[in-house]
Amino acid sequence: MARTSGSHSEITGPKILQEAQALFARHGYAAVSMRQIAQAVGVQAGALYNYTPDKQSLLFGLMQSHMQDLTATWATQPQTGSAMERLKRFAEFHISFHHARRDAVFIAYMELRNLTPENFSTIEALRRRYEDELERILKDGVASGAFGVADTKITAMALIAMLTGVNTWFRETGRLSLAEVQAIYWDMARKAVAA
Amino acid sequence: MARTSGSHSEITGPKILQEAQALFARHGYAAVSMRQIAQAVGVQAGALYNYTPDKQSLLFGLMQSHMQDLTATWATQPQTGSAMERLKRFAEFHISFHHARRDAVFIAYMELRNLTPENFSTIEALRRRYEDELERILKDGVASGAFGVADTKITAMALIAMLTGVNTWFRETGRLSLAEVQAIYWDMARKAVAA
DNA sequence: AGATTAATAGAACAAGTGTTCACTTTTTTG
DNA sequence: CAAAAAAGTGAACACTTGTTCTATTAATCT
Repeated sequence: MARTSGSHSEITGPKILQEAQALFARHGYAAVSMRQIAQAVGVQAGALYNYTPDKQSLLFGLMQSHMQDLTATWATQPQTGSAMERLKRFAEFHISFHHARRDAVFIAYMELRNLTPENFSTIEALRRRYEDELERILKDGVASGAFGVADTKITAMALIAMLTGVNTWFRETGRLSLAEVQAIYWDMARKAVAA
Repeated sequence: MARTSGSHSEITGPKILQEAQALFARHGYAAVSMRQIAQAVGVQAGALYNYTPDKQSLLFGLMQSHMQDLTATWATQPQTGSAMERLKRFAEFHISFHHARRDAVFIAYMELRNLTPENFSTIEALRRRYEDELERILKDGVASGAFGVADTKITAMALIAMLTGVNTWFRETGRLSLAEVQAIYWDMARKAVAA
């Protein structure tokens, strides 16, 4: 038997990505089998290979689209104003963007070691590009005297680690709203780079 | 054939932990087989079961001793002085302790999802205890007026994420020494909690 | 030296792995 | 309505998985 009812081609493709992302985030790439993904989609394992050449491509595809989404979406944000204003925009954007994509973020951070070397390089380059956006803001702020930062590269890494950390504990059902969390983190970030 | 030369009981035990830690950190718990660990130790897979009841216990044991090591070592540090002095001590301790145990730290953060529920609770409790140490300092600093912090719990999480992030990029062969990095991070932390 | 115990080898087990493939069914195209 | 293409099934492939077990060897104890 094959194809029990109706055409699913435009449903199955996205659903595979969606279910794979959820499963990879929850159990880890290595711990998830193609059969588990297939079952979540509602299909047999062999059918997955109509949409992906192999398991590795599934992981890489998810990570690549996430990172591209990140840099592309940041690029749509206004890049005007003082360094202080731009830093505030970056901090708030980073928190809300990452909050809205918990699974993808988790995978992008945890599964780097499961990428082949070439795939790893590609993802790393995208990540670097995003970090450079923040460093650019810090450099401008140092030049204008708005920020007092000893090392812009390291400060960028520190701020990103701090902001990304929100994902590890924030829950929408908790005592604080995301807007409140954004305000608290912006306050810390602003003070940390103060002149 | 068995036991090709000499007695190894007091060598094999620790070596299993050491090799398992290195392999788990590099490839992830799920991606490492008992045979790989055995090979790294120089023994057959069956021999591992003289030292651990199963693979899960191996992971849990590593994570538990790391977390206990963390809280116990922090407890040996002087807890005297102002909140500002204690925060400085915490920041520097956190960076150097975590730097010296990269593999264990990596595992403790990445492999939580591979723990059984009971094991997860145990590790979480240890982690909470350590976070509470930092929050205690922040609370004292707020009470004395030394710190201006909106939410001590969240600030503790933010600082820990920032400090732990050093492990993701710092290399001893890089352009900065660990002491320089500690100074930069302390400067950011100090300013972030400033009144 | 002989007996006991600790440590290990090596084979075996059933279950699960990613991937391929011949075949069937549905949808789309001409 | 027939022919081609797309989508999916289900079995099969060769390996690997964690774990157990028996047999064997080395170290320790009496």
